[in-house]
Formats: sequence, C-alpha cells, structure tokens
Amino acid sequence: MPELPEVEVVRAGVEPAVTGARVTAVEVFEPRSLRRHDPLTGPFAPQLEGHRLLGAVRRGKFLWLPIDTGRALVIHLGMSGQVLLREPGSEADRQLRIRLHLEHPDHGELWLNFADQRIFGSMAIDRMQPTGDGLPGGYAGAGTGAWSGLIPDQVAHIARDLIDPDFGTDAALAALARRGSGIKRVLLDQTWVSGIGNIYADEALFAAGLHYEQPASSLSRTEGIRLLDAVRTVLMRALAEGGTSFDAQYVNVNGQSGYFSHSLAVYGRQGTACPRCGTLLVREQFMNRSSHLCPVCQRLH
DNA sequence: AATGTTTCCTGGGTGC
DNA sequence: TGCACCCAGGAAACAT
Repeated sequence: MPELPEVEVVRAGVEPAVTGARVTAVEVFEPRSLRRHDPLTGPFAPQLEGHRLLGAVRRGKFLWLPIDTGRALVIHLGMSGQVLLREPGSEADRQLRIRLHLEHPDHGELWLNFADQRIFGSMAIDRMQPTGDGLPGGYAGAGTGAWSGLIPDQVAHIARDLIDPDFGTDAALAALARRGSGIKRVLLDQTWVSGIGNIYADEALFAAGLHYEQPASSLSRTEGIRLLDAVRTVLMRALAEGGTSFDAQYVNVNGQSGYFSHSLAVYGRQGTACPRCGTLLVREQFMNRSSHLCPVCQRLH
C-alpha cells in the first residue's frame, strides 16, 4: 500500500547509499519480480553488474536509479514491496525477491534487498527517453546529472505528482472537466495525477468534503482546486511524519511499521466518529475497493 | 476514445 | 488447535 509519501521516504533513504555505488553482484530469487522487465532490452542482472548507480529519482509511486549505461533500474513497490539496506552477510529478509550487492566509495559494501510478499512490485532495467517538456523527469533530491531530463520508458505515461514543482494545475483542472466518471476513479488514475492510492484518495476526499462518486466533470473550478490542495496537504503531512520516523540505515516501507497511519482521519476508521461532525464513518465498496467516508460531510450533490 | 472489469499474488486474519 | 476460506489493492491487460 505504499503511496507517494512512503515511496519518497524510500527514495530519500536509498539516495545516499546508491549514488556513486557500484553494483558488484545481483541475485534474483523470484523471477516474477522482474515481470515489468522487458527481456528484449537485454537480461536484467548483467545490465547492473559492474555498473555504477548515479542517483535516486521518483515520480508518483515510481522510483528509478539511473545507471552509468544511460538506462535506469526502475523500482515499483506495488502493494507490499520493501527496499531494505542491509549489512553484507545479514540474515535474509522475509519474502526476499532480489538482492543487489553494492560497493560505495565512501560507505563500503552494502546489500540492497527487495522484499515483496505479494509480488505486485517489480524491478526492471529500462531505457530512458527525454521528458516531453525538457523539465526534470522526477524528484531527485539534491542529485542531478545528464539523466535529469530523462524518464524511463515505462514511466513516461505517468503524470507528474502534486508535490512536483512542475505540476500543471491548469491542465489537470481542464482534464478533470472532461472526465465523467466518479472523482475517486480519477484520483486513482496515475495518468491524470500520480502518487495517490486508495488510502490518500479517501483522506483527500474527506478533507475536501466530496463523495467518491461525485462526477469529476461536475466539480466547479473552486472545488477542483480545493481537492488538489487537499491531496497535496494530505501527502505533505504524511511525508512530514515519515521523515521524522525515518531510519537512515533501514528503509522499511510496509503496511505495518513503516506505514504512516497515525494521521488517517477516515481510512480504516469505519464505525468510529467523524473527526469533523461526529457521525459514524462508513465503509462502502467501490471499484472492488473499499471507500471510507463520512455520510454527512461527504454528500453527493 | 473513454470507461468499466479482470488479473496478477500471498500471508495474516477470521470464523467455524 | 487446525484448516479452509477471505481480504488487501497498484497498475496493466482486456472488454465494452
């Protein structure tokens, strides 16, 4: 269930460890974790072994590590993926799928473990293409290089996210007005605005006072702006929390320990009082997913 | 073209 | 205590 804030914590956590590090060995324990790797572009491990990683970049929930070959290691955590930095020789993590052996000029040897219970996540080597607008492909912290204006092929269709300084509000609002489906479906569409999953969608809709089935095109411009602001606020708040509990040595993004659940107002809180009006929160089925909302604060109109 | 549905996955939790 | 279920959902593939 990692969404943008959790992925950003991973990005920030791995950035110092991987930037400038050389990959000395790759172990793939679960080939299904390479589902998004296109074998036509060459085999996975040899494109890493002996090569240097240059940084850590994120757009929405996609994370990629540019390689000195001009390509990138693309990481998606899916539902249950974790990136864990470990001392060489340490005991294997549960559901360990892939392990990279790294050698950093300053920090020495390190293992980068990719663990993933449900195998919805993946690692892949991908080609890079220029961003259409010449702007950075994603958020890279302090890192910069020739790869800054590039984006992996499989991420090119993903929209910029709401904490990206180059996010285009006007274009997003215009697209919103053309969409007839329910607003939650649009929020979860990564080609409109990226980084939002089921949890923060529910949180943002609550903050904006909107029902998940409200047709996107029925929102006024003011409501659209309010919704985008709500999403941004929810993401930033989670990010601030994650930043404070972050351990630089072990990047742990899981549904349990590493998940920023303390600040959730409605998600998973059905049957408890709405923090705004006191009405009992409800949980409903929507798109084969669960939606959590206050039936009073979030009415269809 | 845009929208809706199915599929991939597994282990922790639940109920009998 | 054991065991068969059920459930979570990100995103692409597929169907309408």
